[in-house]
Order: sequence, then structure tokens, then C-alpha cells
Amino acid sequence: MSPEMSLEMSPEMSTETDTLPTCSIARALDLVGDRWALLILREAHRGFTRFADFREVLGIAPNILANRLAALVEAGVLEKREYRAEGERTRSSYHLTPAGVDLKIVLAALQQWGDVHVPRADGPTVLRRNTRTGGLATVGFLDENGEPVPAEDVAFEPVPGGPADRRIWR
Amino acid sequence: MSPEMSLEMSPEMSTETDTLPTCSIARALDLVGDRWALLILREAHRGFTRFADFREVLGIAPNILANRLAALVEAGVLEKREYRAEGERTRSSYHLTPAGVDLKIVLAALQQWGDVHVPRADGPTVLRRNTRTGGLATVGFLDENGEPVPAEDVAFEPVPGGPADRRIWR
DNA sequence: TCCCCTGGGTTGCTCGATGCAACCCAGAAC
DNA sequence: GTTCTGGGTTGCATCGAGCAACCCAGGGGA
Repeated sequence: MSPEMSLEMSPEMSTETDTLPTCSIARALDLVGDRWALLILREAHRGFTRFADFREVLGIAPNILANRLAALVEAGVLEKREYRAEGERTRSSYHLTPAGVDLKIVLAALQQWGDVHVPRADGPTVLRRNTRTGGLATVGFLDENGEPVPAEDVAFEPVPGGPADRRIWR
Repeated sequence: MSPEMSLEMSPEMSTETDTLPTCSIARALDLVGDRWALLILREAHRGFTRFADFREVLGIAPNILANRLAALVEAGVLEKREYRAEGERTRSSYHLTPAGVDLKIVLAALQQWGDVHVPRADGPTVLRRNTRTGGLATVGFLDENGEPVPAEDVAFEPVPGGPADRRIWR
């Protein structure tokens, strides 16, 4: 969540602020908003780093995978590294950047929603574990003091005088 | 977050549990995982309900909008209602179901990520306001007691004996 | 030396989805 | 009975996903 993360923004993306979508949800979706991108990032959070692993576990076509990985690297959420196992040649691997790590909460929120609203009969297959206490974690709203806030008390509020008032703003 | 929400699941979706993707993130993405769906839902959370409003504010082609709205109704996150303003004929409107309302936390998490990692020079345009206290709300992890949990302490953990072990599970 | 294996891709083709433009239809107002 | 407005449908061009096949580099074994 560090503000200096913006240094990792995609370099070809214009620095002119008004060429970006006004809504931060739209900007986020421009980078990670397709099905494969989020599934790849889910696997990255599970610890996968190699092309062949992503391909096997997701059943994704190699050209699509190459395309998505390159886009995610460009978006600054994955980092391509070379590695070499002993007696092997150098290979490529893909690791989460801090921006990618910060997507954990987005994935967790989606997962929590899916578990509740599109359940399987055999229950959740992946849990969100608090590794410090051993308990389970949920995604929720917090106020400035770290106190939980009921979702129904939270409203999206356009900044007064901002551009989010009744025009095409995507 | 009520469990009886599963009654609102898409009726054409098979009840056979093994035809659904194993991962709840994938199941969630099957319903709301394309760019337009999430942007439509964002507008629904801002209070928009009418076809023409969605169309105008998003700049979306009408056939795509009709397609997406129908899919979201079928997915159980929007509900189509007829309404009639006085002196007008009946019209259609689209309202969030409880499942749709529960997506607020997903949209908020995406928005928060976008504000941090793809910022605009003029700052956020939409805030998450705690309507009870007037403060701002953030999205975070909570433990069973409602205490905040640092994101780095939360890990995705496959259920032991579950299907999430090293095969194609999408 | 030659061949094979493995990881990490690229190339070609097909086909469904997306986007735009144009058109349609119902009912109320004039 | 014509117009206006909301809520769509239809036709066509294009784009991207998916699958299959192929490629290429380096290391290991015969």
C-alpha cells in the first residue's frame, strides 16, 4: 500500500492524468480486469512462479499465458526474473511485485463472495488463514481506528467538485 | 452474506457441484468477471437503475448493455423491475439484489487498489464514506473477533484433503 | 557426435464475443 | 397522427481467445 508504488506504473501509460479513466475501479480493471489475469495472480499468490506451472494448473493456452504474463509485467504486478537450478540452464520465473501482493485483498474479497453466493456443495476449497493466530480471516471494512464498519454503513461518495458527476467517465 | 442467498443462483447453472469451477474466485469471475459487468455494478452501487443511465454514464453499446444486464439478472446480482412514473408508461429498471449488494466490498477493494497503484495526479475521485461516523473506510482483513489482521499475515490455504492440490482446477 | 528431453515460448487458423451504427417498438403528450 | 423518449434488437466488421502445431536453447546420455 506504499505510495511510491506508483513508480512501478506501466511506462507506456501516459503520464497525462486525463487520459486515464477517471474511476480507479476502471483503471484497476484495465490492468487486471480480465478473467485470466486474476486467475494467474491467484496462482502467483499460491506460490507458483513458472510458465509451465501456470499453464498446467490453469489449463491455459500458451500464447494467451505469454500474452497475459507480459501484460502483468508491464502493469507492474508481476516481475520477470531469471533463475537457474543447479545443472540446468537459466529459466524465467514470474514473481509478485508489492503492487501484486496488494491484490491479495481483492482476490480474497472475490473468493469470499464466491464462497457465499456461488457455493459448492462440498464447501470452500481454499481458506484465508491468519498465519499468526491460526484463525480464519475475512475481508471487511475498517474505519480509521481499525474498528470494523458494517458494509451497509459504507457509501461510495464522489469527491465534491470532482469529475464523477453525471458524464461519461467510465 | 446470508447463506440463503444461494437460492438466487442462476437456474440454468448445473446443480452438480463438480461442473462448477473448484475455485470460488473462478466461480465469482464466471458471473461478474468481465470489465463491463463490474463497471455496471459500480454504477448500480452509485444508485443508477435505468438502461439509459447505464448507457450514458458508461458509454456502452446498447446491445452489450442489454446482454450484460440480462447476464447479471440471471446471475442473481441484479433484479429487473417494472416501474411507472406518473403520466408515463411502465419502464424497466435494474436493482441490486442482496448478492449484488455484497459485491460492494469487492468493488471497494478494487477501487482502493487502483487509488494506490494506478493513481491520478488529482487524487481519488470517489471516497468510501462511513455514513454513520462521517469518516472514511478502508478494506482490510479481520479476524473472528473483528480485529484487523495485517495482509501479510493472511495466507490462502487449500482445505486439507480438498481438490485444490496440483491439478487443473481453474 | 548425435539425439532427445524439458521449459518457455511463437505461429496459424478458427470461431465466438465486442463494438458501432442503424433501426424498431410501445405508450404518452401534443 | 405525429413526435418524443426509454428500452431495447439487428447487421455487419473486427478483435481477441482457444487450440494445435511448431520452434529454439541448453544439458544429459549413448
